[in-house]
Amino acid sequence: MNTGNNRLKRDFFLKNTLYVARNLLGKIIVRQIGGQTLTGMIVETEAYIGDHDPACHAFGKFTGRASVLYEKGGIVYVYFIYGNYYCFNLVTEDEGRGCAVLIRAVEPIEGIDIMRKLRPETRNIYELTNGPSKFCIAFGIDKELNRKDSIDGNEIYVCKPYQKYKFEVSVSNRIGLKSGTELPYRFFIKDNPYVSKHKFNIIK
DNA sequence: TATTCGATGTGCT
DNA sequence: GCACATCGAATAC
Repeated sequence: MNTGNNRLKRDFFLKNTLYVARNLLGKIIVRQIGGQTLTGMIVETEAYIGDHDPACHAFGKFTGRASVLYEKGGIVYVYFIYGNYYCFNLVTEDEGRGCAVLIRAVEPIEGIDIMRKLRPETRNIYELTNGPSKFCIAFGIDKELNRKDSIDGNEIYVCKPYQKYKFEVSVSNRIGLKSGTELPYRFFIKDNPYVSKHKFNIIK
């Protein structure tokens, strides 16, 4: 798939975090690894908003791994969690804001055989990338990508799809966290089978 | 079908 | 120490 001309530009990621989270749905994420290309459509995201979001790693502190969150929109933030797993985020808004969007699930498009090799335990196609760490494993994402630029770099970036297709956006509160649980910051494509949790406190 | 639980590294307190 | 934006296996029903 030649998606180079359609790559999302910096200004997209400089917009409001909730806007970016919602509008990343249906976009194509491209991963170049070992001369191979993996692509998938983003079907599920979560917003993390530095200033007033207790669940955000940047909330109330300016140190350590969270420093990447204060980069400008479009920068990649990968963090390691629970001793085993990575999660992939794209920084949003202007430099110094501490906001990002977590990619929670994608629908595999290209390079599915490679994704299966990276996650051989996967039983069926729907479970290949339907979770933030499942997606990272299947796409070969680790801390090497932390702080990379998705606008200039080639390892990973996001494109507009050639063919737009219609879908409805569902909203819920976010999954797996202990604070900020009431905030409706999770967005996903309604009825898409690659979403991680289909019936999680749907608000809209 | 729903709930619990172990594995595991990093950065906080 | 302990919490953590998780996953998958094991257990309880």
